[in-house]
Order: sequence, then C-alpha cells, then structure tokens
Amino acid sequence: MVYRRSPLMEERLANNRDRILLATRKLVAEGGFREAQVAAVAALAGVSTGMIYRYFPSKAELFVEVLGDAVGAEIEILREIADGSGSAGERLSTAVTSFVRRALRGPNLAYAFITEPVDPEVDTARIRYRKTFGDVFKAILIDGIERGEFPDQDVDASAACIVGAFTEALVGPIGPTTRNTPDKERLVASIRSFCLRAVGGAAT
Amino acid sequence: MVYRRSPLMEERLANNRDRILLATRKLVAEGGFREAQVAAVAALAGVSTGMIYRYFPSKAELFVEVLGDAVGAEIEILREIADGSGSAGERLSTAVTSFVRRALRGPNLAYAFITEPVDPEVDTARIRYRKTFGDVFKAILIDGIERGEFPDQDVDASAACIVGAFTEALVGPIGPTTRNTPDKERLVASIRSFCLRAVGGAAT
DNA sequence: TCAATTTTTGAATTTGTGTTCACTTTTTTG
DNA sequence: CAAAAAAGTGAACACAAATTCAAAAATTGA
Repeated sequence: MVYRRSPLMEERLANNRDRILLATRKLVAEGGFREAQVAAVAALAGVSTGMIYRYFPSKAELFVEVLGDAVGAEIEILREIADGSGSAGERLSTAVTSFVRRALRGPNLAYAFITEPVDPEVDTARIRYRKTFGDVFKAILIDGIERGEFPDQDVDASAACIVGAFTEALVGPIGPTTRNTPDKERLVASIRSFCLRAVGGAAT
Repeated sequence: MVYRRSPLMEERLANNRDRILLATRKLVAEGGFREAQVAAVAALAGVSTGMIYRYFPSKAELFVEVLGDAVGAEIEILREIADGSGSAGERLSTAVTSFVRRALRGPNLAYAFITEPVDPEVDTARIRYRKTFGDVFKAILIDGIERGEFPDQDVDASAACIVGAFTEALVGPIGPTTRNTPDKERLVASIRSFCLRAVGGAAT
C-alpha cells in the first residue's frame, strides 16, 4: 500500500464537491434546472464533466442534493420560528413573511422549487419537500387550534393551501418572465394578511 | 389543375387534427407532458409521426394548444360562475368548489397544468394561463370589496394566492404519486373554507 | 383509367445531453 | 526518484426524442 489520502487531499476533495454543489445551486438559481446541464456545472465549478460523476452518481442525485440543501436551510429557519414563542398567529405571520422576503431577495432556488421542470426523480423529491414545508405550517395550525386562536379546520388541507398560496404569489414576481417586483414589502404584507385571514387568525 | 380539396377531404383533415389533439390530451391527462411524446401521440391518434407536423409546427405548439383548450373550457365555466348572481362569497365558493371537484374527478389535465415539467415555451404558456385563472378570481374579489362583503385587500396577491392554494392542495391528491384521495368532498369543503376565510368572507 | 396533386408514411437524420472510460496527471510513500 | 494508486480529463459514446424528407398511397377531375 503506497497511497493514503492525506488530510490535504481530503480537504481538496471536499472542496471539489462543494464547488460542484455551489455551481449547481448558482445555475439553478439563475436559470432553473434546465440551465444546469452537467457540462455547464462542470465549467462553472472549474472541473471536467467526468469529475461530476466522481462525486455524484447522476445528475438527478446532484439536483436532489442541491434542492434538499436549499430546502433544509429554509426548513430550519421556519421550524425555529414555528417552535418559537408568541401566538400561533404571530408565528404563522413571521414564518410566511420570512420565507417570502428571502425568496424575493434575489436569485435563488425558489422558482425552481415551485414550478421548474425537471426529471421524474427530482420532481418526486420536490413534491416531497413541499410536503415538508406544509408540515411546518401544520404544526403551527394544530397549536393555534388547540389554543383556541384559530377555528377548527382541516389542518392538512390548510397547510397545503398556505404553501400553495405564497409560492404561487411568488411565481410571477420571481419567475423568469417578470423581471421586477414593484413593491416587495407590499407583496409580503399582502401575502401575510391573506394567510392569516385564511386560517381564521386575527386579520392584520 | 386536377386536384381540389373536396368537402369530404376537408373533413378528414379536420378530423385528423382533432384526433391528434384528443390523443395528446389523453396522454397528458394520464401521464403528464412527459408521457406525451410525438411518437406516442401519433400511435394513439392512429397516424404517423410525420402527420403531427403537417398539423402542428412543433410539439411545443401542440402542447400549448392542448393546454389552452383545457384552460379555455375551465375558464369559461369559472367565468360564468363569476358573472352569475349571488353574493361574491357564494360565487367564490362555487367557483373553487367547481374547479376542485372537476380536477378530482379523474384523469385530467389539472396535474399537468399545476406542476408538470415541460419545455420553456409550454411553461411560459402555463404561467400565463395561471394568471388568467387569477383574473377570474380577481374580478370576484373586486366585486366583493365594492359590496362591502370582503375587507379591502391586494386583489392581485389574493387572486394569485387563491389559485396557488387550491392547486397546491390538489397536487398531492391528483399527482402521480398518490393514487387515492380518501374523502374528496371533505377536501373540497376544506379548500373552499380556506379560500373563503382567506378573502375575509363569511366562514362556512 | 390516368396524370396531376396532395396526403401520408416511417425510416433516417438531427439534436441535445447525460454518462463512460482509456488515458494523463497528480499524489503518496518507500 | 520510482512505483503504485488515485484523481482528473474530455473526447467519444449512448440514448432518447424531436424533426425531416424522399418515397408511397390516396384523392381528384378529366
């Protein structure tokens, strides 16, 4: 045995992996999954196409990981809000606001997460992730109903509706067609109000 | 000149076109745009692949037409409801119920309309069509606010949210993953209630 | 029936991309 | 430095699916 990975090498490998992920994220954020061909990812990451396959078994799995990372980060933030203090209405309000603001902030993955075409495997993952988002809201809803803050309702349906509501309201503004959102804060407020009223919370 | 289209031929041509559209609609309804390859469409329509191109300049335009037809039919129904009599709340309620029921009824285009991956041209059209749906609800909202039935709100955002809400709530149930919806009418009622509360209408 | 013309066919071509792999370069250790 | 192993390359390959087009079949009017 005359070769063993040195720590330095180890680091470089991890670095490559990260660069590939970063490049993919960037391309997807800018032009959707469609723009993130393996060759383009490789070029942006500064590696050969073959390299991609040393780190990821397939393009689909690379995409799923990118999507998963993005969703994971988002979920973490939302979950923290959901588990925080304050009334259920406040938390719902904060959660929606937080998500929408971040989505509007700039080139990001939101559009891809919402409607962007991809292959079946990635699509399946996307739908699952949307469900995950719903679960966060569902938790808030259950809590709110228990406290008597919200009227009794079908929490599964409501959670899905909330996710659908704010994502759809974002598609126009952040989609590839529209290039400018006139008044972001107004949109944020509108969506928040809608969701709050929808679950029967105090209209803000 | 020894050839002129006879009325019979004229009819056959129109027939072919219709068969192609129908076959496409059927395939899309069952398996999404992904399943509707040109060859598959041709086979189902009982024509050669070349025929497709005699009637449609490209697959994308064929898809856009199919989507447009489906949306057009849907919009017609919704518009009728929107322009009908009754309170704005009632009309909103009826419109949502009507759409959701039809989407749940069986193999249909709803899923493709909502999230199914396709190429850029079709995707653009889909987003436009979603906007069209929003406009119908926007009209009801404006009316409702004028009558003092709904509180003042950002009608554009609310309309988009409504469309997003009920479509998202449908993705799970009618998507390719889930195969059964436990209780359709319950879902219909849940979505309706959500939307009604969301716009500030009387909770049902 | 025949020739002109159009419609229809489907195999071949084109195209766009994901994936592979024989080869090169780099790294590691004795 | 040399040998062994791994990392890295990118042109070639594979594949699926849209599109084309030369040839075949069908239609029309005389």
